[in-house]
Amino acid sequence: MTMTTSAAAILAVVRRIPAGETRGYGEVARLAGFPRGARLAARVLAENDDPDLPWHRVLRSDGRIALPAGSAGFDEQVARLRAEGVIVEGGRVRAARRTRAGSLDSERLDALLWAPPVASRRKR
DNA sequence: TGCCTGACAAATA
DNA sequence: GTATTTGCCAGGC
Repeated sequence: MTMTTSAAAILAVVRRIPAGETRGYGEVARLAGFPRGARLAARVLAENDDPDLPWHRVLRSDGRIALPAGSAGFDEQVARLRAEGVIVEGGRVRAARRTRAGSLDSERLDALLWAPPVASRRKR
């Protein structure tokens, strides 16, 4: 199989997500070194084969479950999140400290912890 | 080699 | 609040 370095970087970032917290695909990708690799992160998680990987902590930027409601993956993700204390309501995640784009506090903390190559915010 | 697709993000209407 | 469009990366055909 093709284990690319980008995939490894993304997996490493996902593994670093603290229990009880959630992150967005875009954020994970950015921390892995891919400012525009949100879809790449999604692909990596879809192809992942590690049971220890906290893939359920990765959500969309809206804070919603990326998988289709009713799917096995969706149900499993919701169950895991709830097991960690995350409140899930109708496919939406209500994390106590959901890192949203805009709150630089947690983002700065991550930068200090992982020292990502993000020096400036994206301009888009 | 080139186009399409995908567990996406962000802006716009 | 939802629907649409554009951009990014990697894999499949």
